[in-house]
Amino acid sequence: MARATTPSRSPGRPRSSVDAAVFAATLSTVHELGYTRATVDRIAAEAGVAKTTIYRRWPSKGALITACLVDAFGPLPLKEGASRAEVMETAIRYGAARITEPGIAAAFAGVFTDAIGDPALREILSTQLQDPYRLVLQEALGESEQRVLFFVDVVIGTLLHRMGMTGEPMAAADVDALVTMIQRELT
Amino acid sequence: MARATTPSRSPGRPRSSVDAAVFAATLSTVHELGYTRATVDRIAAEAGVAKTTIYRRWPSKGALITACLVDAFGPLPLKEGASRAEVMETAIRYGAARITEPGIAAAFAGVFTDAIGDPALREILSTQLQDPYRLVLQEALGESEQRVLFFVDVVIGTLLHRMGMTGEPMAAADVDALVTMIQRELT
DNA sequence: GGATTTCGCTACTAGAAGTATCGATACCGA
DNA sequence: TCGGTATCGATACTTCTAGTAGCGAAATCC
Repeated sequence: MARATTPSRSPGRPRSSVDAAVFAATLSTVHELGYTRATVDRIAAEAGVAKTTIYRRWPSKGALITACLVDAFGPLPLKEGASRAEVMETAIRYGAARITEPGIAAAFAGVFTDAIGDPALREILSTQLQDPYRLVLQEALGESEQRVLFFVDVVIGTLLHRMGMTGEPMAAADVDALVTMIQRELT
Repeated sequence: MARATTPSRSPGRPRSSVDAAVFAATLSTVHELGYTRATVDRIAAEAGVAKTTIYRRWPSKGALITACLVDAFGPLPLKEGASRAEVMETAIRYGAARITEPGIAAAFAGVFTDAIGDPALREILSTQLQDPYRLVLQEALGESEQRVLFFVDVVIGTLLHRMGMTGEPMAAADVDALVTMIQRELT
């Protein structure tokens, strides 16, 4: 039971801090080449690490991209005391801004495709990426889980569909329309 | 200039009519294995044709899947004299029903992913799959191109996002909510 | 029957995911 | 200072898949 409260570092060479470099290289490469042609070899080269190092940290290309998305999205920046309409607008514009960033939409769509045929990856995607936002929004909006999931489907689905069809982010006027449409859904 | 008006068949062995079998095999295989693992070899085997026959008709896997989607969606069944709200409801429920069919959502998401990094495929997708619906809806709804494209993004994007996240089609109650929400958008 | 085109089949190339191995390296504790 | 341990980079490898090339056989028209 000794040192049970001392979380001393495990022995051996510590991991070098290259996660950020790998994430940046991943988004950059996916942005430039698309999900399919963004090979792990190229990502590793651009990050300046060996491919084996990547596979030591993430079990598959899909898992790497998902981790990259989780890192890129981060927590929802909600203001204190905001109205429900304001919360909704902030959330939508935050999502739109993230998806506009280079590589994010392509990475998202790619993981999506892999997830449909891979329940384990779908679980990661749902748990690590969607659930944090769902929980925060249920609390901030006072809406049911079903209702919040519906909003997420509409917002993220719409933004991704536009990126997939046109290759460009949704124009500001259409994002405004999305905000208005969904705000009307608040009871 | 002779026989300029006689579109007689070109000589040589005619193509055997296996398109329907190939489309069925494609959707079945994609439904079972997902887009990535649905290889052209397997699709050809399940359709009972040689892989080379498939590549004689469609230039790439993405083009095959897109053709498959175009075939599966077909024309929008609009009633004569329907109101704009009825047209919208019909279109949404028609899209939801098609995306529910086995393999359609997985195929759609896969083509989407490939399209983001492949402008030629994106062009095929936009022209052959989206434009027919867009034109019919612009006419039937009397809305602008921008507006109709926005509706398509919302409806198809939402339905696909739900399929991707859960692996299941959207429940009837949520489809109803989608119909109501978008009908409110009609001016 | 001859010309033409598609068919199935086999073999092939190119490229990517993921694995195995090994010497070198960085940190910890004694 | 030195041994233990875990990571690093590098290389080579296996497996799988998209897509191509070339062949003889079959189907249709004239």
